[in-house]
Amino acid sequence: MARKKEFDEKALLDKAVSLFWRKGYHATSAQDLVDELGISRSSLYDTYTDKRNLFMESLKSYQRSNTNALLSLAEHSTDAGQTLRQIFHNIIQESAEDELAKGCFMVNTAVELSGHDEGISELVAQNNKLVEDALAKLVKKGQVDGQFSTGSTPRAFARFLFSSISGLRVAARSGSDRKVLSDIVEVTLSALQPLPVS
Amino acid sequence: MARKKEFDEKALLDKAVSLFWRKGYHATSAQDLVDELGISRSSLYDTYTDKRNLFMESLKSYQRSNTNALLSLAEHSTDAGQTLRQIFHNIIQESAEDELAKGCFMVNTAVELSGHDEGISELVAQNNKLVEDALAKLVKKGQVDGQFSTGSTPRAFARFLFSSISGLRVAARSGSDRKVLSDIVEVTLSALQPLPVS
DNA sequence: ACGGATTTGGAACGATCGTTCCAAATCCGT
DNA sequence: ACGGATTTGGAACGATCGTTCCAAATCCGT
Repeated sequence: MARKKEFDEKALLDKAVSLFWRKGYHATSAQDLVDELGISRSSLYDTYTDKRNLFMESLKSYQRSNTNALLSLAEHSTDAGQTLRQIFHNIIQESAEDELAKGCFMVNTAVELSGHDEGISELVAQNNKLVEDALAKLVKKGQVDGQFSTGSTPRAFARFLFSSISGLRVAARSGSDRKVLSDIVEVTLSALQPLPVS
Repeated sequence: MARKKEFDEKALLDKAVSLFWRKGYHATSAQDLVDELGISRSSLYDTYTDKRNLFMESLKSYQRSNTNALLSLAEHSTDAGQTLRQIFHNIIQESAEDELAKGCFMVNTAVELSGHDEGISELVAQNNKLVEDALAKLVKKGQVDGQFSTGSTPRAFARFLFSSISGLRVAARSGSDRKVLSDIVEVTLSALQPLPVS
């Protein structure tokens, strides 16, 4: 019994994600959001409460599309080595295709806001734990199959892999080209190779 | 023939480094700087021109103390393996001691400002090249000595190591404890281990 | 001890920040 | 077709942004 919203909330959230992802939290102003989303201030605040809340919703949306894709890949893996290669390949692909060099929204946010905003830190920490746990499971599977080295624990390898992904994404954000990224990935993956049996 | 400055420019720059390092560029206001440095606005602007220039000077100062230490370690290395271990040990030590979890000023800046500020991007890129080249030299030395694997080129290993350092520093900034960091380092270093001869 | 040069503290600048407010526009159910 | 509910655009809020300005304070060379 009233006027309908003239915009699609999901499409708007995508635009907000893109903006925050590229510019970060502090460098994105309410005016930037109004310009990019194409709605008025009042609609923006009526729909998303305030800038910080919109940022959190954006981060959650990013997590839904990106992290969940990775988790699902790991979950349904039949070949741990191939899955791991796939994960890194996807990152390289995404980074190389992104001419804005946005890097990873989670990594960018961790660097910008970790320790400064508790709620956001928590969201990042929870995301990191999900990813690291999935990687640890994947490593364990690969070790059992004899595809991966048993020279470190699954947890240690997972921490290493997670950190590698962060490093890769920082490199992508600073504009490294595909060759640089793939060099990094090749050496990273070699660290999990089992020693040849004699 | 005039009044003397009542402050020590170097000590002030150190304070500016600490503030920008912790909070980043955008989240640090001129008021924050006035409060932290303990001088008046006019002295601040008279000495450092403006906020962006002070940021650049801070970043250069950080480079002088941190990057140069690493370069010098690599330059005077007699044992590549031991030097590499030392480099990573230093990072862990610095990160574990820093209860503010500031991470690395260069990495933080790369993530916050890469692609948004040309001058600063250049400074970061130049810094990265210095470090990567030094790492490549170190890797080559280690390969010649038979300490490191020859499974990848020195350049590829250097890119990997540089990216590892970034990842490590992102982890440190998000508050990872010493054990996590040392797990990452152990696996990272194992990637350069030569295959055992049969 | 005095004068010229410089630094100092703090008020003030216009611009922009994130957010609120409200009248006008619009829509849906009757 | 009309009324109540909601959304809309845009003006306006106080607060803070980075920066400039200037009179008062200070210092050094003479």
